[in-house]
Amino acid sequence: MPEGKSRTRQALQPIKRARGLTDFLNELNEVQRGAVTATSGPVMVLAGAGSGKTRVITYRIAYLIRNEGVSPANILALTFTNKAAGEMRHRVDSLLRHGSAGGLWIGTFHSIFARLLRNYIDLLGFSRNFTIFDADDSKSLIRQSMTDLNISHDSVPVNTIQGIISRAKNSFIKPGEFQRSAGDYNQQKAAVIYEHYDRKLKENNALDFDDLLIKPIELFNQFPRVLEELQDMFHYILIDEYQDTNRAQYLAAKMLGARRRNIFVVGDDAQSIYSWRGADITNILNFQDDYKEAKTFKLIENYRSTGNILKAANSVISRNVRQIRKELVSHRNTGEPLTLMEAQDERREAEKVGERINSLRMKQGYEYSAFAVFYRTNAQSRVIEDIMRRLRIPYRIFGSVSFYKRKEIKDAVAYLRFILNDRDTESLLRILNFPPRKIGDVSVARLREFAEEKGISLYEAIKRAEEGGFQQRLVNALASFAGVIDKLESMAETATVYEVLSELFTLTSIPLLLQAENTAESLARYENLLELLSMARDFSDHNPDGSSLRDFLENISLASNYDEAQDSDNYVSLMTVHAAKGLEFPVVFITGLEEKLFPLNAYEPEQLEEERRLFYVAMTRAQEKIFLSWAQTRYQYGQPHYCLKSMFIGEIDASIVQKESGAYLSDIQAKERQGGQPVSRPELARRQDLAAAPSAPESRPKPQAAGIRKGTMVHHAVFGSGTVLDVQGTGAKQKVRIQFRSAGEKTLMVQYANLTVQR
DNA sequence: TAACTGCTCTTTTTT
DNA sequence: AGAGCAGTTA
Repeated sequence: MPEGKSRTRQALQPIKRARGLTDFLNELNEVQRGAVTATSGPVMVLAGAGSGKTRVITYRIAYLIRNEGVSPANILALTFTNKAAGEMRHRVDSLLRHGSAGGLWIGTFHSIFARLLRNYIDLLGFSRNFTIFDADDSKSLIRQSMTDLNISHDSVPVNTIQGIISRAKNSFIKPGEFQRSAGDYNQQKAAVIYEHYDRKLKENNALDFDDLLIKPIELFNQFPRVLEELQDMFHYILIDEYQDTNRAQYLAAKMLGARRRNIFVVGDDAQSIYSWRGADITNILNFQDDYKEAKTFKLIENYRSTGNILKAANSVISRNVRQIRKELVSHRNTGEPLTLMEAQDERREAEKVGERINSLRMKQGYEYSAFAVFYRTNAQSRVIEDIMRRLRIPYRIFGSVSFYKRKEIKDAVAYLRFILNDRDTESLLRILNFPPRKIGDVSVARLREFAEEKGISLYEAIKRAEEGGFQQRLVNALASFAGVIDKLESMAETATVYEVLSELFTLTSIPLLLQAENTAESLARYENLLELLSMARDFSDHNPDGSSLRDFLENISLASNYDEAQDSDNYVSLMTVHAAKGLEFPVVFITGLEEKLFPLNAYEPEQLEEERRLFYVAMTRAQEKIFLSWAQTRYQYGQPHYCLKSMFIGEIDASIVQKESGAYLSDIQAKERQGGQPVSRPELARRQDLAAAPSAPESRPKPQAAGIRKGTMVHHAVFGSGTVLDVQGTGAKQKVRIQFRSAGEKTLMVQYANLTVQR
């Protein structure tokens, strides 16, 4: 690229620069540097966990701007989270002189595409003030559609329908087409609902999350001029977490980059954990087929974790068939072995985690913030939370209910949305009788009929309620509501978001009502509204211009609960493994390592591979220590369940896993192989470890019949002690009939019962 | 209109 | 066990 231009640029740089040109590249290893400087043509970077992925993207952007003289406005960088986008922008900014990154297009797929759509969406028959429906909004519209169509909510679950519609949208199947191809009952129902739902969206002048991704493609197909315009704008496209792109994201990026083919993707197939949301791992696996001339860089130097942690992670992930082979290499010392903790139930498991946290703090001086506790499902957090509280360990749960999903916030936001887009019936229905104005369901239904008859919008019908011959009391209530809205609408044209929101609170008295209720809960809600108000003030201070309400709302719609900046407080982090992606902690606890929990119900080999990648993600978050834990019994859906140790434990190189006793799994295995000695109870427990620790990748944990035969005294975690009456069958299906001392006679599957032999 | 009750369902959820 | 929802009752 233009040498001269870059020289000119440099000449213009002030003499005192934070870093010189050479320093800048010297901060990278050789492969990273290659990836940063290969600026023309398609490039794929396979970035293993902790290998400096963000560094490569940000340096590349800085390099393009600083060394190749590319204008920031010609660079498009797409991420999946606001947090990643924010961090990227921040880092680019500090690599360049502050402020010179202005004009860069950095953002999530959704926010960037929303921004583009604001400019062109009228071509598709929406207006620019469209509302963005989040997953909840769209679910409620689907529910509404089902009611309209007289489809009972329990014959087909809303969640299922939402999933089917989302998948159809992301495969670019239109409602009509989908109706023709619909197979089973659910699909047929979904097809009808889909058609209705999509029409409703348009009536509401609203787009759902899927639309934000697929509408641009529709736009590009129907209006090639638009595409060309954008292709001329984005000379360089960079995509983070490429393994998580779905079909629409893949296609949109491909179209945008088609002219110049300067497409740069970074990702790690081993960390693809969102296939259930439509992410398509083949996008990254086939990048080379899509772009034959692509250069590939593999970043495998890991700066985060100890050698043992990587050894463990490598040995696990190597069992996946569908992957691009790579082994992470540690730049740290070997470190300590991993620790396997076994508990009798989930409470005890949580206690062990808590106790371990305390002892590591005392003995090794770790801060609370050094610890993270991961679990596979949110339901597991409750017990852990209880125990942390009891042990007085400060903690924070990530990914609990998002601020913006709280009822009071959604209500206030619904007003703002409606003020901006008075076709947004979803929001209207939310606020029409909130705060209570004696406008009940029956009245709403009549109003909708009235609107239908006249062929007008619901809000129009409200304003013209007098013509409908409704009760005077209702007409008055509606008029006062419309008065509030009109006032705010006209105010919104000139006033700031903050002013509009304050006025809204004054006119509707929502905060006052909550305050008056004076319960702990209502006061918390009151606080939340004040928080929203101060956010609005903050926003207004930074965006004094006219379109600020729209931008404010867009930020809210596209915000998530994982975006919250980590404050500096000292606490233990609790989160699902999914939420942990991209983070790192000195000490990591991976809990609930049991069959059917982690891996969670993996029926297909592909699903098992994804679970394994998830486990891989969990392990590679750790810098220094990993604790793996499982419980022999666990309450699930209110029922006690016997658990079997996760197969993943056995997939880790046994020579680097220690039990709490200090014994290495590999030693236990070796001793087992010699055999012969009388079996003690702890020894038997060890043998069970062995049974679940296959040496070959393909083998599954199976028969645990070791030492169990007729007459054996056994112990069961829940039923207590008993005598084996009978053993039926072999292998995975082996059952035993046991006479328990206090629990009576039971027949149990050996593989699930987790029996220990008593002497 | 709102409070109550019984029924169903339950993974993960970057936007 | 707990949430969310639909239908029922005060």
